[in-house]
Amino acid sequence: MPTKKRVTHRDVARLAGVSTAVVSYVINDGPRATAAATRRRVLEAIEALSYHPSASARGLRLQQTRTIGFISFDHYPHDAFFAPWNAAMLTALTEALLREHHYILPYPQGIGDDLTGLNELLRGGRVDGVIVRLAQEPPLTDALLEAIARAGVPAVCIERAGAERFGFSSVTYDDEVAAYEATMHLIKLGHRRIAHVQGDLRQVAARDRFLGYRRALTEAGLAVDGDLLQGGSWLPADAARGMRQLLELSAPPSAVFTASDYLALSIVEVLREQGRRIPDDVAVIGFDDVPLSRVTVPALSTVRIPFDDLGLKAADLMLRITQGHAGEPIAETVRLELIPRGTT
Amino acid sequence: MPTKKRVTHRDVARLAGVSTAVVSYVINDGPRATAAATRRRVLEAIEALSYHPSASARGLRLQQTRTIGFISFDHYPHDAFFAPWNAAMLTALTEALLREHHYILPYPQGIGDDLTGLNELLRGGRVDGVIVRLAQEPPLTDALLEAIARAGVPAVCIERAGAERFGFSSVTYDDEVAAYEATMHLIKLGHRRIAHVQGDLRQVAARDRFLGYRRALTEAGLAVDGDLLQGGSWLPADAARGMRQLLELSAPPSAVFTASDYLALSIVEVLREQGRRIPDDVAVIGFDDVPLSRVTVPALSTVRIPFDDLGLKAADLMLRITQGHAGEPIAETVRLELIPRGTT
DNA sequence: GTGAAAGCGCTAACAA
DNA sequence: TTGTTAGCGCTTTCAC
Repeated sequence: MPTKKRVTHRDVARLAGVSTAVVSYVINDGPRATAAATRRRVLEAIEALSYHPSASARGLRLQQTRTIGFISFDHYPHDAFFAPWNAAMLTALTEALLREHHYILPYPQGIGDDLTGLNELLRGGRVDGVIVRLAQEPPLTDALLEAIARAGVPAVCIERAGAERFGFSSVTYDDEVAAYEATMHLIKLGHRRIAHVQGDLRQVAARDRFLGYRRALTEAGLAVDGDLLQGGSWLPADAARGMRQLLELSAPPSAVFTASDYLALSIVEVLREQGRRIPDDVAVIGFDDVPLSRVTVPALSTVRIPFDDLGLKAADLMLRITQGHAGEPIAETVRLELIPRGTT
Repeated sequence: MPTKKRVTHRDVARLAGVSTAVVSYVINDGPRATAAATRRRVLEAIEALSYHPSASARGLRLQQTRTIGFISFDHYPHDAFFAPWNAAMLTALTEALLREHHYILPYPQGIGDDLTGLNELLRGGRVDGVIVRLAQEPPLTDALLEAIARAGVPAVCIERAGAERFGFSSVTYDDEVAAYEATMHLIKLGHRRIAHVQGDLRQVAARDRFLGYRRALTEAGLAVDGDLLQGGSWLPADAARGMRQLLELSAPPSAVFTASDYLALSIVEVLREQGRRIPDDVAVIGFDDVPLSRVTVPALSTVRIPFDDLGLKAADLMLRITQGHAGEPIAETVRLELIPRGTT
């Protein structure tokens, strides 16, 4: 509720001595041309009154708001802002969208949460589209994507597919391949007993990272030893517990591939605590490349997920939609890169 | 650009056999009463059509959007989402606002950045108010607050004051007192040579934390030794360098009070590297209580800033304004609490 | 207790 | 090249 009276295009028109239509033509550079002199007068009037068009009025007229929702759909809704991946995506998204005069509206939505709030957002015409970070795959994502599709709101999915069924574009990456490469890297370094500390297996990321690990071992002719499998949650404490168990094995691993950096970092902590040298006694590779991993000593070897790039690409896809150059849905992919640092 | 045709109150009215006015009365529970039977019919029609009122149309009519801007005004705009304090505030704000069916629109604005984008946001009627995290005090905040005030947009400032001049409410805390108490705590533990590793002195937080430190020493009759002052930036690497210098002193400190947790954590790293025992050889106290500080080993003693509380209180103040129970601007304060953990 | 209609600020089709 | 005006979907005053 601004205290001052709003400046409208009528005020501008009056001051510039033109009709309101011309004000619109000048502001939007069309759809009709205006004489240079008129144009200048209007611009001056706009400047003098510091006029800015009303987003609501425009939204009502054009049926678009230049606002994009960001839905972080995860088992861990508290991470919506805290997790570095969400922060990185929000940073990249916000910048890319702002450059095109679009705004971002974050909406945390936990997996399993009630969808009424989301429906209000989607059907209230508040957003021109939504960018959804999917931590999961179908069927857990079905209700969400269905709600979006039924509301007729365009969406771009990040991380997981599950977009095709609804005709949404997506930006994804391949966990399995990256996990395979990371494990292969350890094998090439000569490791034969390689443990894997898993993430929350409810999430496809955790499962795929395990599958990549397993495929690498199998291809290298190494046995997939159940004793070398630990974890099963994203909680560092669980990983630490798992690592302690691994160290008590009669034949402990010489390397550990983990499903996330935070798990890896807690494992490094355990190793240090127990006086093992890294990477001489035990090598460690994480997954994500969170900011912290660069600054620990030794710095963590990891698989880099380019979250900023994911955000950027998602923003581009979304802008293409809101600006009408939509075409067929596009499924983009980004490559994950192994970053060997101090722990391998 | 939703692909489906929008359902409007006309559709609802038609289906329920009433006028559009009644639909509005039912939705808004006023301003006029409706017969129970009519009301029920309308509700059923709304349900059947899954009708949701258009935010733009409402916004245009009511001149309010139920959207609140969050401006993070800092020398470090990249932190807008990454810094745990911003994440914590955004989390708390979003939850509190969503509960009242308000949305949050984050807008990163670096100190010194051009204000045109912000002006567009403020004057476009896109937000009913803004919540501003001020990392600084006047005169650096003047241009920003002035722009907000001139746009006639209500604001609530978090962390720093500088709000009074413009009639804004604020939620702040006292760095100086907290720093005083933290330093006093070290003194009471028997420390006599207490170093201070400073933050970026362009920011009032860094300066106040230093002042509190100094006051404690002075009151305890201890000299404020220039040799024991290090740092001057928020970069952990600078703190590490400072700590190494402190350790080379002929009479090194037995305790260090730092201006932030990240600085403290890097100092802990240096101490560990050099084989000093914590807290026996050197005690460390940080400031902020970032999530990481709870999980390191040993856990960091620190001053807790209740960012979630700051966010919550700011949201409440803002809602009071948008809902019309404004009254005089309110200057709330939250207490900072010393959290002794493993490093003291 | 309800209906008709004005008007919020804008864009764009229709006129000139 | 520009002016006039309908209408986007909603709330609320005026009339009944």
